[in-house]
Amino acid sequence: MVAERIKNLCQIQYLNYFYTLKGMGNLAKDEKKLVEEITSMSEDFAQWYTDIVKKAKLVDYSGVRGCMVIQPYGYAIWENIQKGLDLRFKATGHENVYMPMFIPESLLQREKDHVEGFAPEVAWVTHGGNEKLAERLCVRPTSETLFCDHYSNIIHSYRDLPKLYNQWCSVVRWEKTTRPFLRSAEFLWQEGHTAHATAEEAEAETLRMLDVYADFFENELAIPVIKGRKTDKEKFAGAKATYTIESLMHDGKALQSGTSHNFGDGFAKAFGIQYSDENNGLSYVHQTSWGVSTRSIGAIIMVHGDDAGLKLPPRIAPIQAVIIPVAQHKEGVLERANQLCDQLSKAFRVKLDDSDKSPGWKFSEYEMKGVPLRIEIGPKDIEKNQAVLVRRTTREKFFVSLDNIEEEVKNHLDSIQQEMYDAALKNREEKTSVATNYEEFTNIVSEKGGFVKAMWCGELECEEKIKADTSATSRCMPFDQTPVADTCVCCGKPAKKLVYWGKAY
RNA sequence: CGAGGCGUGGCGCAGUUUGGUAGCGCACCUGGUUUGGGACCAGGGGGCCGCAGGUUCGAAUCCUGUCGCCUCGACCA
Repeated sequence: MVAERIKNLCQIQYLNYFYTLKGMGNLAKDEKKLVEEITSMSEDFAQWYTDIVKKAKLVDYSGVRGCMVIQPYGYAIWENIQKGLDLRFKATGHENVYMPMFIPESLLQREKDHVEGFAPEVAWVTHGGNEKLAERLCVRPTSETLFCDHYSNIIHSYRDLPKLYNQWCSVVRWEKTTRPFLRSAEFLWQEGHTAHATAEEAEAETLRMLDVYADFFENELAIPVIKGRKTDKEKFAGAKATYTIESLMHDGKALQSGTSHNFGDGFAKAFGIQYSDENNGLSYVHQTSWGVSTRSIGAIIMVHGDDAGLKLPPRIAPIQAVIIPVAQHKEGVLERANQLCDQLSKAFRVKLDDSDKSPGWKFSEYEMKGVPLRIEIGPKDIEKNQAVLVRRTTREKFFVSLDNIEEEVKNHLDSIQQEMYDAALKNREEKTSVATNYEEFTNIVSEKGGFVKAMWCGELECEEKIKADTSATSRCMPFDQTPVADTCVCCGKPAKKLVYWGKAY
């Protein structure tokens, strides 16, 4: 069928005397169109985000409040994120499991802080068919209670430890306001849940998984992150300590991109997860949990995107290179393009677009979809045994020989990945400030935005005052605690911690 | 969830104030001409006016509820 189509296209051949003239004459108009398609970032960041999500066909809105349809292109990104993370989980000894999506109310209420944290935003199932349930079931907002219940059944001896489980699933939280990927009523994620013999092991696991997340975000998603610990105010409901990776979006707002919690033995005591140790004594396990969600797709959009649309890091892009044949009706063009596609498909995720849209249309379309590398091939190229590579990041053109195109594509994809990370890091650094007094602090938050590094006395009152005055929150206490002053930026008392502050999604 | 704005073919909009049976541009389909940055000509198809009630002889238009989007706040991965 493909061969037949190519044959038909090749029968139609025309001479175009206005080739050059037409191309040049249309330039001004076309460039205007390019800008008009998507709302510009600087004009309206929120609208820009919505435009991209819709126009790149990542999601569609659904009939259910706060819930989104993840379309094939968006889901393909998620699948690549899953692959990258799952590989790392397996490499660190974790196994995948699946828990029920319903939690009996009595189970949810077993741990006090946990239920207080989540109860306001859970969805309840009250009926089965027409019959009212004896005990209502909540749709999981997170699965700690289910894992704990299960662990209490299967952990008896120190020989059963550690348990290193992970689950890929969706969870439901009845959020007040929702936005695709950033906050939806139902979202996809993975949640790791582990049980360990000692507090030290649990702490090591918590930090190890934070490192796994940081490595994944920086090396695969090309998003630089700040690793640190959450303040008590911001930590997970029921956790002893919450660690986080925080990233900075293009508009200067922070995004909590992944969290890793150390539960100590709090859940174990609430759920009775005990084991016999080497000395036949009875001990409680120490637990962790950690998660990354489809929110990471929102981070990719807002860290890398520009006014032309999405910009995907090569390592997770569903299409790494798109081949666009030029003058595809001409003898041999499609054959050569197909041949090139077959050749490159062995090493890369490649798409050949042989639809009858004009090349210019395709250029813009795949830029909008964030494809890192475009490969143009037309009659002139075939004559010279070359192809044109165009980088999504810079739009720079490279004429490369078809003889070593695989190597060229590989080199470009690698350097685009690096270039995107460097650009994101540069942006974050430009939007990171230091404040040593309160006036300076409030001015930076309201005018410049971004991360503000400032000292903190450790008191909840100051955290709350800062939030009330500026709407900025403590994002994390970074592992790098090099102080920037001696006194709390808010109250002036002696400082205990360096904190990254910022407005957050 | 509180305050404000918005919802009309796939997308962007006009029409709503003053009720009279829906229109424009782009997209789409067919044919032809084109093709190196969002092509052109001709013809054609497509609308429960977000959804559900109500008022009325008659509702895109007035009323009530609901769903969704945007902004600010509160809440949060």
